[in-house]
Amino acid sequence: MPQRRRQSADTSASSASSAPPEFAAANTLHSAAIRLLRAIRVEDRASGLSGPRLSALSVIVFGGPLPMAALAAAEQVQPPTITRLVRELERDGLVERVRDADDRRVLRVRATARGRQVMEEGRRRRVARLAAGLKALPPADRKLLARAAELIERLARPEPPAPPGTPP
Amino acid sequence: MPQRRRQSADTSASSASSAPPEFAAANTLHSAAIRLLRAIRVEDRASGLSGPRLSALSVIVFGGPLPMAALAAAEQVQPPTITRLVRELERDGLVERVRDADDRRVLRVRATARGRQVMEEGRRRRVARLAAGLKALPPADRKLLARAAELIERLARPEPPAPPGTPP
DNA sequence: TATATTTAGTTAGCCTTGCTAACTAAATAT
DNA sequence: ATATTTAGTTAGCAAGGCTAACTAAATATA
Repeated sequence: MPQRRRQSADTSASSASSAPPEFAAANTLHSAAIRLLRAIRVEDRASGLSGPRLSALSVIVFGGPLPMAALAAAEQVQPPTITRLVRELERDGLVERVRDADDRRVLRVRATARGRQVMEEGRRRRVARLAAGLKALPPADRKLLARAAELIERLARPEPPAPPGTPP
Repeated sequence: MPQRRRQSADTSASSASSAPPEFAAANTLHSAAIRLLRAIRVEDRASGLSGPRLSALSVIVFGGPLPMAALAAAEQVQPPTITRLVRELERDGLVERVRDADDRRVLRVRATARGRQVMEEGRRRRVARLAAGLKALPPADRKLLARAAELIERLARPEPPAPPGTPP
């Protein structure tokens, strides 16, 4: 990890005083999401794949055949990391690389039938664990969670909320 | 990663037919949480810490002084991994290890002032990005998300939903 | 009490995952 | 026709993951 240095003053505990109203929600939502994924991540052991491989595989399965660079961007890693990751997934028969006909520099990665199967089994296990928890809730709460999930999806989907100073 | 082999039959696409009602909610919630954290993770670069270090540090900050083994369990890694991670965090002045007085085998890890500061700045950046997205929502939706977050916290908090066959 | 077992953590040594720098090859601009 | 840009790879290093084997403290047992 490159050593980037920080300097800052604010050492105070998180003051609930002057924070805008959306911060409280953001805060709770943030830690809720972390805890949620942490809790269901234990199911991933059963897939026989490491975290990075499983994550890349699911992007490939859902995202259709996509170029190496797009995969690297999605996984927030540098190209060489993806080169190797995909090589290994290919060696294991989970994905294939196909040369793009229009632009012969790009390689599109797509999942094999087996890759799709492995990934969906994994997702099924995760979701099943989560569903087990939801089953205990009253239907009203489940409904609320479902609506919230839609909102979050739409929030996180198209692009990250533009960092301050981005021209429209 | 140890190579654990899977065998399974169900190759069919996810059939929406016979799935219990909680599965739909679980499904959406699952991918929403993934997308959410993926989107705000970009802020972590600014901390100068890698993902694993930042994650361990936040468990230490929030979880108070806690034994190496507890940290390993929380991070879902093996003890040797934590030994090294903590050694490096300590070298960087972010945490300290203190020998427990009662049981002199255990080492409790706690954050230094600087560790706490680095971690909280990081969290602030993440939450700020999320809050920026929330600000665009109508207050009713924000309210709904806040309530949902509470539910999720309670769901994921105490322990993972017991795996099938666990005696009460 | 003395010995055996269990528990907490570390060390050694191996792969995997991340990076940057430097390269090849195709597409595009000059 | 040449120069630049873009997509991906290779090489080589640091960090993060593991298992196996160890030390030391606590606890159980003979």
